[in-house]
Amino acid sequence: MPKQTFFHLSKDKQDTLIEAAKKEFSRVPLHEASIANIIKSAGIPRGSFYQYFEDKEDLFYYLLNQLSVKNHLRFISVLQEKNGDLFETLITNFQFMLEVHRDQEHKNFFRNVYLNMNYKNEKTLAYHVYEENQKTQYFNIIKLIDTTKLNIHNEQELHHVIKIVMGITFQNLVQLFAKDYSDEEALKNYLVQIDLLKRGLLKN
Amino acid sequence: MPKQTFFHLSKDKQDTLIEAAKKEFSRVPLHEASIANIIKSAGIPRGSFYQYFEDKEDLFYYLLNQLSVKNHLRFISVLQEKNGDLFETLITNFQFMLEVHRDQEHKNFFRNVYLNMNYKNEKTLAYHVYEENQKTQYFNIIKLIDTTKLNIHNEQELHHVIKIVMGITFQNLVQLFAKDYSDEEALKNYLVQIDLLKRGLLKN
DNA sequence: GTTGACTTATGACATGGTGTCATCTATAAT
DNA sequence: ATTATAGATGACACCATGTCATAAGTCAAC
Repeated sequence: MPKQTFFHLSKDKQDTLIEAAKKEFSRVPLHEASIANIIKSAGIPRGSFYQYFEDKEDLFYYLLNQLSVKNHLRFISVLQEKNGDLFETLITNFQFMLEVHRDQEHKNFFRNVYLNMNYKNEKTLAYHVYEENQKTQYFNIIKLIDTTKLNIHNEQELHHVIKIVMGITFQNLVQLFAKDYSDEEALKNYLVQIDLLKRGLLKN
Repeated sequence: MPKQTFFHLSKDKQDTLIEAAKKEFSRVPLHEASIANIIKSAGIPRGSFYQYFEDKEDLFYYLLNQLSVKNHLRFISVLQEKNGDLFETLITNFQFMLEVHRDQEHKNFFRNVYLNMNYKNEKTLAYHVYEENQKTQYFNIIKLIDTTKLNIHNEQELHHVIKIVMGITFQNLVQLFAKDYSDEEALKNYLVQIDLLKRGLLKN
């Protein structure tokens, strides 16, 4: 998290900094991004940067977290609309993500995130969904899921189901960027995989 | 790939370098690793390093590829033993991986790989070979799978099935390191997820 | 309105990392 | 012996990070 000093800044200055960061992290992935570029773009001296943030990662994950909170809220709202149908929600959400990427800078930012999707990134993106440390958030979601349609026997298995579908969703987003799929191709692949998950991989 | 000059070195000197690299990449993940440490440990001057490799990444992916070739061969051999049963093969292979990690340096190396499992890492691990050979190797595996037990209608779907199970397998290996699971816990989780995949997530 | 305590701003700098290049050395070929 | 070709070497230019001494601002209390 940014240091307190950052939050004492005017909303304006905060936004300028966040914008500068987003610009740099859209240009190149985290490990190639340079603080020099961010401060030049934001027009602040180097020392100030370290008044506000621990380091580059601190700023990056603050930004990534902010963006995924939006996703999380949308996910919950779609889940409610769809009356707890997990699969419908996933698909609608996937389509939303494709739409959001119409903005080029946004798209480049997420390309850099997904093509360097390590554990910490995934955790930040999915934190509000299945990380157990945030019990309340987690229960907010599972309470909404209509489990009567799911082929599970206990809450433990529901947890695994969520891990599986989130994993496959991330994987498809990575493929979207890695293979440079069109929205249609990406959605088609996702639908096939979700369908396979629903009906099972084993012939019965 | 390393430059030709590297392959002109004596097997001994090659091994010394590879060992030094493995040591450094076991200590810290790729982006924190320093060439200075590798050359100090291998006892070669800085200039020589750049005679042999393009850069740090070049060496890292050469090493990672070497290690995953072993995995790949084992996977194929298990698949044959199990008469093409994909799920049995996955589970046996998962157990093998847990065993391999008994060696501490090996384990640390793979911890650093899996906790920073980006697209390029996964691609290197999953295909075990450089670009040119991918297709051949891939068909080698496909041919061995007994598809009569799988709930699929065409080769396209088989392709998706493989993506799904590989994705879930990687995800479980990441969790193993991230959550510091015991071998038993990790295996238990993996078995539950594979079982869910087999029988399908939707109640029928 | 002066003092003092605390917070914030600033940029020069120490440190450490990367990749290059001019130069030296070894080996092979004629 | 001479020349060409490949390999070895470490000093160096360049760039990035994080720190720190110092300056500047804020605010409450007297």
